[in-house]
Amino acid sequence: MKHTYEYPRAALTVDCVVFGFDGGALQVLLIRRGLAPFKDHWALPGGFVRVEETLDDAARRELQEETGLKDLFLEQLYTFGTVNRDPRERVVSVAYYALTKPADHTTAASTDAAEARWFPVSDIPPLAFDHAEIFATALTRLRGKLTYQPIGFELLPPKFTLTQLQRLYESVLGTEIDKRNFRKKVLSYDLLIPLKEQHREGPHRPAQLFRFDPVKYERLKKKGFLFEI
Amino acid sequence: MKHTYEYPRAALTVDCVVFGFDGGALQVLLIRRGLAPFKDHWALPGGFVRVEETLDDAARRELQEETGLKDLFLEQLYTFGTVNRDPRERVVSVAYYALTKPADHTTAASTDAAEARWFPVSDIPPLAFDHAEIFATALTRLRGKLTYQPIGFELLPPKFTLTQLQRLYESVLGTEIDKRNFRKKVLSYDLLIPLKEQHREGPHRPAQLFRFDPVKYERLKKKGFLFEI
DNA sequence: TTGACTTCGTGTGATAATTACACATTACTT
DNA sequence: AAGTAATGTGTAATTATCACACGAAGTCAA
Repeated sequence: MKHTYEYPRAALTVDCVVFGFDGGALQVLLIRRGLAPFKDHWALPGGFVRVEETLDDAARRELQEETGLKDLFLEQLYTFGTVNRDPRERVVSVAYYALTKPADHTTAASTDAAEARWFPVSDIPPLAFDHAEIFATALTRLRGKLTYQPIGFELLPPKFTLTQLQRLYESVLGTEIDKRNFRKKVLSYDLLIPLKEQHREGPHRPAQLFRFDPVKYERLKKKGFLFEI
Repeated sequence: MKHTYEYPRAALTVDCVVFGFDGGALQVLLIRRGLAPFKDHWALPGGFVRVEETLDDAARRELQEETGLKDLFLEQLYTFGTVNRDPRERVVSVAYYALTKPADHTTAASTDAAEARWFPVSDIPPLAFDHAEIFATALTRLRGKLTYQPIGFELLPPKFTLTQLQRLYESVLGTEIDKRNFRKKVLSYDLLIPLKEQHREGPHRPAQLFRFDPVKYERLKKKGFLFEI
């Protein structure tokens, strides 16, 4: 069935920059393209927006189809619309970035068709289309957001230690942070709830586990509160 | 001439939230629609993206066509893609926000077809489509950006007094700021160049005129500097 | 010319936030 | 029991923020 319009129209796609954190380095999820153009190149997961679905829905659907991931933090990033970004025809892409918790990482590997793989953000392969630019934009956004919004918790398991949280900030921002000052600051907001459990690992003192209190944060956010690190 | 595709496609538009500052209150530029749907309603300037122009180009072109404004600060805001935001068919809109200097305001009035008018942001009429949501998003973005980037200068004439600058911040952010602390802070960055001229107006002491140094700011920005108020 | 009026331009002390920095604690291992 | 490795904690120095008042410079009118 054909669809005809008075004027030519751009095709509309979504592309997703999916970040993960393995405890050591920030990672990004890429898929290997099975079709031309850029066949066998690595690319961001994404695809065409259907005419009866919202942009957010399209991003979530494509993510699930291509990587198996669902129910993750997803936020619109920027819309890329240079004229020749796709060699076939005019394609405008609404880019998203997403954050995954470690439990989801294995799910992402066990996907259907296309090969999907995590790459450390400091060492990614050449990407198809203008995906390198989209990725760079996403990384800049993530770094910016992390300093004033508590989105880091979307990259950690629900129960985490303060050391894990600090490593995350250090990895993403590329800085070293003083342990005592970091703890003083994040605990001062009273948004981390200490659990009865501890994290045992290796021949040393176990660490206190915490969880983030999103309800309390939403209340504070309405009053203009910023989660600054 | 007709254009035919395998799958149905959304139409792609741009919409612009144009801000201005008249010395007293923050203003937004609206146009009155001449055609259905929402005939005679106020709306954001905007229109369809042509298949051979970038999104930024489309936004600038539509702004000039509908309001006569050109060469202004323009930045992508967000892409609005709910399914029924336009009653005719699926339309996805890439929204922009723009900042104008007072000298441009008259130009905006002397436009061609549609009526264009400035409204104080605190008192805007009902808007067509989901333009109220787009406007609200733009205002939130402007307020956020103003506190850490020197975009306020895009709303002032090239030569301005510190009092004008302070009034701008107070109007946009809706707060009162202490004069001495404000001056201390903005001058501490050493990005405002005092001119040999003074601003004379009314029966009182004239005020020192300044201009913003964008070159020096760009240098600092590269090193991670934030213009915080 | 003098006094009234209006906005411009400036400094200091009190309080709060940030930074730099070191060692005892607690578990596991051998 | 001794060794190892990461956890958890406090204080002093520095820096930034906040609150606050008055003389200076111009116009205008009596």
